[in-house]
Amino acid sequence: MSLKFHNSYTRKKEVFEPLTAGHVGMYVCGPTVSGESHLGHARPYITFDVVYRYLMYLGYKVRYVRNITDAGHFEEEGREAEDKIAKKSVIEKLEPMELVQKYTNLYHWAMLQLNNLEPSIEPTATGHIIEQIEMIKQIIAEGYAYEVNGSVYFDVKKYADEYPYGKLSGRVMEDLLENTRELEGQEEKRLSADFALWKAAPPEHIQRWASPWGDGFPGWHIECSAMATKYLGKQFDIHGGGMDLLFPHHESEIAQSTICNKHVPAKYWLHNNMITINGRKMGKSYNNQIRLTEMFSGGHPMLEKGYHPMTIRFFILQTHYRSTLDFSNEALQAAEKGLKRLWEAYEVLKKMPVHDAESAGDPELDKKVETLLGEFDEFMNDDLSTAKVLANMFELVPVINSIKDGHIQAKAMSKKTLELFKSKMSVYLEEVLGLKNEMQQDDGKLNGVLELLAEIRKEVKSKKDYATSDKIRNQLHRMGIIMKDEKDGNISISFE
RNA sequence: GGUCCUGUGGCCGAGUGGCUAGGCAGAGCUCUGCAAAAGCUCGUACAGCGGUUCGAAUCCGCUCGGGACCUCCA
Repeated sequence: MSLKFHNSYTRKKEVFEPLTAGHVGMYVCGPTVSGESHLGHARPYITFDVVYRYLMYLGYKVRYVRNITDAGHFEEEGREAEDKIAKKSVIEKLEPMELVQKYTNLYHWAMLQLNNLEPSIEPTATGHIIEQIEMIKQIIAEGYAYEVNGSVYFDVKKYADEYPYGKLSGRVMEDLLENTRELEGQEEKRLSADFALWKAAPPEHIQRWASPWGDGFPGWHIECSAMATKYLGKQFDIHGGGMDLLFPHHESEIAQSTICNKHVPAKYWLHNNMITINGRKMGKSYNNQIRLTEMFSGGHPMLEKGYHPMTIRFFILQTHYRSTLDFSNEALQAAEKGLKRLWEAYEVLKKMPVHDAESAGDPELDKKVETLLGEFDEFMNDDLSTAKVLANMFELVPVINSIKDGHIQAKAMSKKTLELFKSKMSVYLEEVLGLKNEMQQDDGKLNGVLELLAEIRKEVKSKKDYATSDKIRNQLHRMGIIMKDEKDGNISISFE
């Protein structure tokens, strides 16, 4: 049983074999910090966070590099309307690094909320201008780029004559040549398919760096090539990102790196699919994004309520990463309820005492549990089938609850299976899938008060003073605190 | 227009030719002072039409619908 990934480069499911035994280098395209992250952005970062976590679970030492794109030609989200009113003053006042800082901070905050681990290295494009210039110089020296008016373009046709340009994205060179779309700034290119390595900065452009070709800023693909090479080497294991980056971004990266490093940069190319809303991709071009801050707070007309970051994480993991995932309030609310049930069962399991029965009272149940747990690894190895792992977990939920309610004896499972059950659930839920308790931990004082209330409720209940016992429960419920009478006579407390 | 993906029960979603995915919602039952949970049982779904096969949601063809990329985009 070995780990397999669907490799976009070969369009096949392949056994994962790292270039260096025991080590994995992984590069994931990070955000452009010119605006706030939206729900769609959550998907790759959660997907590759799970890849990262799973590789570590398998014992690999992983270097995970995820960049921040803070260079290039961009303007702050929503500034356009303002610009029309006071274009000049806004441009004069806008300090690019201020904008970049603001959105980088927001992005980091969102990643933390979603419980994504920090990458090993998070390089910024502005911090690697020198490396990018060096790479461009090399491409020119090799004869695969040309300079026009202070801008440098990659010669796609020359490259395509010798290398399989378009292999990753399934593009045919002839088609690219036919698609002569009239776009601004194209006239400098020899061919419309050529892409910029360096752009000359017009006088009003604020972000600018000196280069052998004059003041300007790097092209849109070179940063990833430069930073991946610097931190992961000429060849590394995994390159990840959204499917929409397949072309032209990753195709261009391959071309640039192939010229400089004589290698296709990554062995395995992994791409997550899009999050859609009403069947349409959530993205800039459609103006249908829901920002993560809005998702969490509920502050968006499309949202019936706010959704906890863990609900969003769970929602995303319930689908295979290469399928589209359609957003809807119904789907999010279903995920919310499902996660709650799963997590409550997990809490029960954690507290379940381990007995010392070597053999199972119910061998059939024992076997069933063992099989379901064993499949976790199998499913993850099969191109990261998190949805199936979660499905198995849901099949295990009734087992846990039945033991709690006494329908099944704990000793129906052998000691060994029960221990495996506890450890596997804990490792998978918290370490591999990266889920965590939704409810905020309360300070000791509140817990003390609640325990006192529970005690009082128990007392008055035994005296059949239901008016008082119901009052306690109902009033607390209004505050979002839920008291439940358990089968064993205890009262459990949870928060909405 | 080109390239590619996709169409599963009320909703969301797994599905590797044969064996009930799972979640949410819904119905019934059990437990319970009542609640709320929880447990058990229930849906015989695979866009349509053909074909291959002993057997297809799964393979092939056509038709219809949806989408992605070709431009910044996760």
